[in-house]
Amino acid sequence: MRRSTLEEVAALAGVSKMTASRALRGSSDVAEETRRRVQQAAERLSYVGNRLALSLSSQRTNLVAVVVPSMSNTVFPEVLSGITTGLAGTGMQAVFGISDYDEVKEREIIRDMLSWQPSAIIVTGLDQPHDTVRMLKSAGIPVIQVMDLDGTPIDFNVGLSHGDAGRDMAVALLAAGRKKIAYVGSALDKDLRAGKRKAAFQRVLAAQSLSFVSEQLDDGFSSIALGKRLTAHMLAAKPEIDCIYYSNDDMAAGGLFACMEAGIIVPSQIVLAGFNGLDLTDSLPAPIATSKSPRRAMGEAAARLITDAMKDGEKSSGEAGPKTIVFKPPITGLKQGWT
Amino acid sequence: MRRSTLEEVAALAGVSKMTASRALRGSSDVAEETRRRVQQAAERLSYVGNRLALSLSSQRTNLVAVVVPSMSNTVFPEVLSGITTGLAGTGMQAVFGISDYDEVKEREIIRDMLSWQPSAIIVTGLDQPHDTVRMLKSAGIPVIQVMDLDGTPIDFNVGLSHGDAGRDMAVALLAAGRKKIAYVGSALDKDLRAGKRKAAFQRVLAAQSLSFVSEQLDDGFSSIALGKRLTAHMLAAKPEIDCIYYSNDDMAAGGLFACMEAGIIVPSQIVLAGFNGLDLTDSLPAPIATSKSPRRAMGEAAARLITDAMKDGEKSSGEAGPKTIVFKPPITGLKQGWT
DNA sequence: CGTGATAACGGTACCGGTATCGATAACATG
DNA sequence: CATGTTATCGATACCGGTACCGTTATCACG
Repeated sequence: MRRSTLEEVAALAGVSKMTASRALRGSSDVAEETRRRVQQAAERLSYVGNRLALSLSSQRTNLVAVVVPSMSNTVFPEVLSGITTGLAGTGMQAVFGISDYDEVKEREIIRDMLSWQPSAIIVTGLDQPHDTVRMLKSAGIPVIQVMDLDGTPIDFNVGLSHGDAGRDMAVALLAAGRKKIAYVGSALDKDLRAGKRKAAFQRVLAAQSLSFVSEQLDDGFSSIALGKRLTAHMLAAKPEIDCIYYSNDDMAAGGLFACMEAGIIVPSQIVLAGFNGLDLTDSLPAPIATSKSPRRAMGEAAARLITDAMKDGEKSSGEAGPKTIVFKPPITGLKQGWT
Repeated sequence: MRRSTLEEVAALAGVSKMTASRALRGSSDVAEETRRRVQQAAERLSYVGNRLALSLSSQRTNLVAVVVPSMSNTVFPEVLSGITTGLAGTGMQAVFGISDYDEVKEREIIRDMLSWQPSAIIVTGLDQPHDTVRMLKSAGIPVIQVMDLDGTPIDFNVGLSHGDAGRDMAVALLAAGRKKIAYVGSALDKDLRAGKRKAAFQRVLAAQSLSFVSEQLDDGFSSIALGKRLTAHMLAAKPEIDCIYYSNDDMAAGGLFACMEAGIIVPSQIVLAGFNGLDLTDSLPAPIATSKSPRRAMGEAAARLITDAMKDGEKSSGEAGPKTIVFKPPITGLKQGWT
């Protein structure tokens, strides 16, 4: 059973291909009676339309390519969700690709995405290698880099400063009176943004002549289970620790569960801090500090940037809205006054 | 800066369009020297290739359309992740669409997906309305329905029986000596699979002349926060409950946190049971029972089904592998011998 | 009644690739 | 030297739509 074409619909309706095309797209110059016949023919053949042909012919796909590093962590799906809702009703459609935190794979995925001639492309972070950047630039479409601000954007940029986030958390934890601070993280070679948070955090410590009293690192991807395991290990070795900074909330939540099983009271004995502000963090039986990154909002902002850019492109007036949208993640779960 | 075309690459290399095409695709009958010249030309123009034209011309897109109801819950991203890894290296590419648990929106998304002429399509569940089914059938491509088995598949089917899962959990909880069982759920009108689990669970209870001693339902989507809130409410009203079945693990985890804050010991005083087997459930400070659904494996199985179907399609031999792949989720977090 | 405007529709040329068949040249072979 | 073979490349016809311009018929109007 082959898919039926516009030609077949037209034949069944007794009109030309061109008239059928106009009728189905709701053009004004086609008789009402003819339009009905064409629509019925399309219905009877359950005609679907070929967007390959449409896009090739009309020279616009209305596709937005999106490349994220992972789908396992909840944070990227949430950004994607924000993008799709932001794009809803605009006639644009998002297509997703996963790079697995791999630069080479990312370049191939981007090349693949670009071959579909998208109207815009959204990529994660600002740390693409040179050839990837070159490819993105020569695509001749709006490029939006999301999630991160620390670096030089190609075109548009939506996100937050992970350096600032790490710095602010360090300042807040020191202000809360914590001195023996440890670090637990994973896959820092892959997750560059977590690395930026950690580095900025350490700079604050160094300014106070402090440093992490202990570090637990792991190659595996972050997870609650991993955070729990590493934390249990660390606490057994260094019980004097009064605060742990994690690479993200998954790890921190695992850390909390490790503390609960070890009978350590959070946050009075030990303060745990992560990053992301997952929904989870609002419901945990003990508070963990976190920087609430507005993931869905960032996705929507990227989407709006694109729809705006398309509108400006039509008018070809140039000089559109801002090229950079900055989000500032508030810190939650940290009450002043702890000792 | 317009995207460069194959024609331009060919001109720069001093050959015809056809030869350039062959050179870039690694055809055997093109001189080594010519191939080099073409590749350099492509490199210099950072030529990307137009898959719209390619697919239109060659009549195959190697695209796999995937429609899931949501991206907020972790379970669907995990399935998607399984699909992409299962498709990796096969030359196929997955495209995702989100239906927001809405039948009308789902139909539009599917129509949209089909207009891209995918080589196969994966949809969630077996409960599509008639016109959607008709559209899927007349697409003339393999249709894979995933996640659920309870119903009549269109073509291929990968998943687990949610009826069985609900039944098995009920049996297991009764075997563990629980009698005063309550239910906490959300969005059952949208999440049909959760509804199937609940119905089957209730049938087991009814067979023992039992029924839920209390029910807390909510229209909102499932979340840890919602599970916590509903559970706290329920426990305050009916402290005699000794077991709660949840619509899924998110809700159950929230329930656990509510119990911990209320000073109720899990699982000795009250047993909590969910569904999905999220990674989270392995690390919680107290065990919750759950049915471990192999989400990533289901995605990979669906992908393999497709790649197999494509191979058979080439040979046109017909009568390929199985049309249905059944998964049986094991129950974890429930130790025999509790009283 | 000739003219022009308008409504409704068709014809043709693309869009950027690939399939298919042919053409050409170089070379080996009897 | 005529012929066949092989390697390499080009010309042409699509794929299924849309853009653009042209055509035809009808009707109002001076």
